[in-house]
Amino acid sequence: MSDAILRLALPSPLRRLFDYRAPAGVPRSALQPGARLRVPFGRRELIGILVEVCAHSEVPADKLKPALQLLDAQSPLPATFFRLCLWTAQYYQHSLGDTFSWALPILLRQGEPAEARQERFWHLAEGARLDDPRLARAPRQREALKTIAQHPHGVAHQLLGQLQLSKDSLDQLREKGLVRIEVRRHAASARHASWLAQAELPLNAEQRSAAEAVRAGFGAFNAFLLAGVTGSGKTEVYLQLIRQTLEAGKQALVLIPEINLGPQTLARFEQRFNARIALLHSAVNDRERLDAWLAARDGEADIIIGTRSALFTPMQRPGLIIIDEEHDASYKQQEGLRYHARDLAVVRARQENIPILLGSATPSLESLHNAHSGRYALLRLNRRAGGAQPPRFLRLDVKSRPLDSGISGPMQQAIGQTLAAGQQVLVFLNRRGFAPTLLCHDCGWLSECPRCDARMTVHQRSQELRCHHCGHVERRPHNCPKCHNVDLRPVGAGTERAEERLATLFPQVPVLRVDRDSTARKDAMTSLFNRVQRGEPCILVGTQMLAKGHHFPRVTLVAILDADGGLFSADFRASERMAQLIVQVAGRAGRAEEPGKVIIQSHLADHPLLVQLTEQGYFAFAEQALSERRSAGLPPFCHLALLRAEAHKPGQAEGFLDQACSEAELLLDHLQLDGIELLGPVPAPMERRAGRYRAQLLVQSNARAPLHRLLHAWLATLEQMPSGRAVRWSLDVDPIDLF
DNA sequence: AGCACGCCGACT
DNA sequence: GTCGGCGTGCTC
Repeated sequence: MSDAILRLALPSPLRRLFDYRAPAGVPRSALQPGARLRVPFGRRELIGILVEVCAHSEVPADKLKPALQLLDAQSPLPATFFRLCLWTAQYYQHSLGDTFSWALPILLRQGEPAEARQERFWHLAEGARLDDPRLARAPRQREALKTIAQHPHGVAHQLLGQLQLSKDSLDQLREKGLVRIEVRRHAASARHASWLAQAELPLNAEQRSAAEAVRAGFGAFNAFLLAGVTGSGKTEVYLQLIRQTLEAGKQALVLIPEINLGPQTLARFEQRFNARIALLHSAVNDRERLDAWLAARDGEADIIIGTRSALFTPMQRPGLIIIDEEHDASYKQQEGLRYHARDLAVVRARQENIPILLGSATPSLESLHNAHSGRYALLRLNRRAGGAQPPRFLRLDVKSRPLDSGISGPMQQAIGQTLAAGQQVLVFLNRRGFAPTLLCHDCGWLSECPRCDARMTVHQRSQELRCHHCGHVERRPHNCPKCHNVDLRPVGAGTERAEERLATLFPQVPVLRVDRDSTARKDAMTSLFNRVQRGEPCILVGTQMLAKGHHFPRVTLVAILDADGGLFSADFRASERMAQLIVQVAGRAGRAEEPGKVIIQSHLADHPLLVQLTEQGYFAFAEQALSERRSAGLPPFCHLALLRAEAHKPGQAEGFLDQACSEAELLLDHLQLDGIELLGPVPAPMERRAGRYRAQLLVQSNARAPLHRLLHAWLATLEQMPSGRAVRWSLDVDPIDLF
C-alpha cells in the first residue's frame, strides 16, 4: 500500500541517489519531483531534492528510513533547471545532489521557503483625515501622515529612514487607526510604454549586421561568436539585442566575468532600460540572491545579470543568453563542481531553444574553433567606435640589457617621454608583491614556503614574506635564517617594486598601483580611477586587474614588463592567456586623437607567436596557435579529463592514481574504446602545496563519446577503491589549468 | 564530505 | 589513568 519510495539527490559527494519512505502523513500526490525534503542521513539531517517516486527500492526495507518533512507543497525547481542540472552532473561526473547545491541559491538549499521576502508597507487607513483633531498637538505625526498619504501604494518599511519617518510616530498613528500595515511581496515595477529609458546609440554598419544576424536567430537555438576588437561597441550590440528580447516579451540572461563588476557595466544596463534587473554576483547577499532567483524564475525580472553561477538561474520566458568576455577564466569553477559556465550556457541555450551570443575582443581558441567548424556563427567587429586607431606594438628585446627593478633603459626613456608630453602611462606586470624571492647572498638560502614547493614573495610595505599559493605569511627576516648573515636580497620584481622604482625615477608624477594588495579596501579602486580620469600625467602600475573593464583614454603608453612567462611555460594554454592579456591591456589605452603605443619587454622578442600577435593582431595569432594545437593534438583538437589527487604523505596520491590508471586500462579494454590515452600519473607541476603532496593523471581522447563512456564507468570503480579514502581526489572534465 | 568508532602516544 | 591523533567504515 503506502510503500512509495522517494529517490532523493542529497548534498553529498556520493554519486548516487538515496531512497526514503514518505514522511508520515504526507499523501503520495503531494510528492512531486523537485520538492525538497528534510531527511535523516547517518547521524545528521540533510535537505534533499526529490528526483522520482517509485514503487520499489533495491535497498533492503529495514534500511529505509522515512523522510522527516516535506518542505515544498509544489516543486520550486522548473523542469528546465532540473534538466540542466542532470546534464551537468552527468557531463562533469559529479554527484547530482552536490550539483544542485552549487546551482541553487544558498537559502534554498538550507531549506528556506521558496518565496520572495515579504515586506511591510505602511498605508493610509480608510477614512483617515490629514486634519484629524487628535494630531493638533502632534506635529511629527501630522507630517508623517502627510508623507504616507503621498504614497498611494504604501511606503516600504525599509524606506522609512530615507523619508525621514520615525517608527514611533507611525506606531502611534496606527494606534489611532490612521495608518495600517500591509504585508506583501515587493511590487513588480510598473510597465512603461517603452522599454528604453535612454536613447540608443547609432550602430555602425558592422554592429548593425551583427545585431541583425542575431535578431534573425531569435526564437530558436543559434550560437554566435561576436569577435569585436576593444572599443568596437560590443556592449551596444548587447543592449539593442536585449531591448529586442524584451519587446518580444522574453527575458535575457547576461553573464559577466567576476572582475568586471565595475559599477559602470551594471550602470549602463540600469540606465538604458525601464526593466526589472535581477543581479546575481558575489556582492549580493543570500536573501537578495534568492529574491533575484525567484524573480527570474517567475518572469518578474526582465534582465538577469550575474557571474558564473547565475548561469543556473531559471527563467520563465527565456529569450537570449549573452556571455560577455567569453574567454575569461573566471567562467570556469575550480573547486567542487568544476563546470564551465560558458560551455554550460551553450548547452542550456540548446535545451531551451534560444539563441546565445558569446562576445570577446580576444575569443578563446575553443570558441574560434567552434566558429570555424560552423557550430557558431562568427560575427566580426573590426572598427573601433569614433574612428580610434588601434594601438601600435613594439617588441623590446631585453636579452642582454640590465633590468632596473624589471624596467629596461629604453622603457624608462619611453615612459619619461610620454609623461613629459603630459600623458599617462600604464605599466603592466602580472606579479604582485615586491619581489618573487628573497635570497641570502652568502649561503644561497631562498625564502621557501614551508608548506609548498614554491618561494615566498617579499612584500615590502608590510615587511612580510607571503606564499601566493597557500596564503602562508611570515615576518620578513633581518638575518638569513640559515647562516645569520644580513645580506638578504630580493630577487626579481613585482608591482610593488616597480611602483617604488618608478616613483623614484619620476618623482614629479603620481604612481598609482592597482593589484589585489593595493585595492583591498572597497572604495580604493574607485577613488583611484577617478584620479586617473582627471587626466593629469601619472603612472598606473598593476596586474591583470588593470586589463579588465576600465578604459583610460589619457593613457598613451602601455608598458608590458614581462611577456616571457607566456612563451616558455609548461602549460600549453600560457601563450593564449598571454596574448589575451596583452591585447586586453593594450585595449585600455588610446583615443581617436592620440593612438596608444604598447611596448613589450621580452627575452624572446623574436618568438613567432609574439611577432604574429604584435604585427598581425590577435586573430592571426589565434590561427597560428590553433594550428600548433592541431599538430600537437591538444584541445580543442582533443578532449581532456584530469584526475587529480592529493594526500598528506608523499607517494600516497601516486599510489591511488596508479591503481586508477590500471582500472582505466581494464575498462578501455573491456569497453573496447579507441583513441584514448592515459598520460601519467605524474607529480603535479608544484608537487607540494599547502602541505599536501599532489599528483595527476591526464586522460586524452580524440572524441567525446568514448571519453565519457570511460569516465562514467571509471568513476564508479574509483568510488569503491579503498586507496581513495586516504587521498583527496577529484575529476576535472575539460580542465583549463593542468595544475 | 561528515561523523562515529577504535586503538596507541604525551599530559592534567 | 585520560585527551586526542588519524585509519576505517558507513550513510537509503
